[in-house]
Amino acid sequence: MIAKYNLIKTEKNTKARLGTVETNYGTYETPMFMPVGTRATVKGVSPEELKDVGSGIILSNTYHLWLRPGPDLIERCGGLHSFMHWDGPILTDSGGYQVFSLAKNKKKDITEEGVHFKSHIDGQKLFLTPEKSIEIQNKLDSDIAMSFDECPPASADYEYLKNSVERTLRWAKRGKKVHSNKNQALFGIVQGGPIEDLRKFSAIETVKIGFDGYAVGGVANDDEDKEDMYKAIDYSIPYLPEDKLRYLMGVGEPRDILEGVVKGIDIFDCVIPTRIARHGQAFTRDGKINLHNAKFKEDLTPIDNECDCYTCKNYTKAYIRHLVSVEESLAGRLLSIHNIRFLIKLTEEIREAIKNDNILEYKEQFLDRYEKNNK
RNA sequence: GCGCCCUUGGUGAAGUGGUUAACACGCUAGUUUGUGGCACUAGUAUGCAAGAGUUCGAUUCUCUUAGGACGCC
Repeated sequence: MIAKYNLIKTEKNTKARLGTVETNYGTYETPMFMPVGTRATVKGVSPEELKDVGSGIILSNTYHLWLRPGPDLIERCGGLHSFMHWDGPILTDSGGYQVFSLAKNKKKDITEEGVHFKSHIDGQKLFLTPEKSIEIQNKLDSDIAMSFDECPPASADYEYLKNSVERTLRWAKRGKKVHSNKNQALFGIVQGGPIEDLRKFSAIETVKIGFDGYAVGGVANDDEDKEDMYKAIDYSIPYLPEDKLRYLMGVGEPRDILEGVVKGIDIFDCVIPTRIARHGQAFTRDGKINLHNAKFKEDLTPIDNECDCYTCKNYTKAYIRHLVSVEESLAGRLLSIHNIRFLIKLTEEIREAIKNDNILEYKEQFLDRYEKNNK
């Protein structure tokens, strides 16, 4: 079967939605945060630990797995779930974003047929097309595959964005045509930058093609203004069907997740919890903290008193700061566990607030405290 | 005892008679949004062993003292 969305309710005062996703690997509630496991692993965190923090769907990456170890090997190993020992659902990104981010400031050649660019590993010439991306994702056997899209920079002008939106639509059609995995859903991606008519056009035309779910893409790129991101969501959502999952790609930070939920987004993914963990930082109810800071040298309290994760139940800031200082890999692992738990707990509370029709109060209360110390 | 060389920040060190003493590490702080696997950005010596002298001006030249390396008796 294909991953299926069920809308349970829409919050009374906003567009926030409570729902479930049924997959071959279990049924999960939305809104949901998906940890990122680019190379068939959420960096530093084992599948058992992911389960413990309440992870549902995780994200992995077509581009990276294409290069290493290769889709054929993963297929021979029984597909991505079996290969990485993760028995929950998996969404694979199409590689469209990597073309944008890896080849940033480098030579890349976007043609109608596909994208020519160079491997970040050995520099060999690569050619990725919509068909190739879908074929790889079919072999990986993820539960949700993403269409191969073009992800333009935030600074792109109207003409560029318009052409890009149209090309992404043609690529979406080509991808859908070759998609052949009967257990895999295929999602379309809405583009169009912060421009209302482009977002509207992109959303309507993508829905016309007909996908199992829809993503709002091209946000949270580089120096994109937060307001532009919120506009992009607002301009896209009204044209997406109620009965399909809505995915905001690459987001994010607690504030952006809350904003997204209120605007009608169901699922999110972001590298932030694991990346900042590897760089020594942690989410807390009172904002982000940097465990590098000398002030934690003798702090015997947990990262977050109110957190129920393994890290907070067993370790002090003093100890984690020490691990961060001496660059022990356990630091990244403990912080990743905590940071992922933090965002997942946030979505748990968001669901509760939607049930109680008080998401706006919850959001305000959360952000008041979270942002009190910064800005 | 004699000869010769050396002494620059928390560390390893570069360097010059004259604007802000290079660089690296460390330390301090910040950044990170569909992850190029541990990154990036910024700050960090009012002082060049101590004292005296030469000079318009010395960390850079001279002398004395202290500490250290090496060689010889």
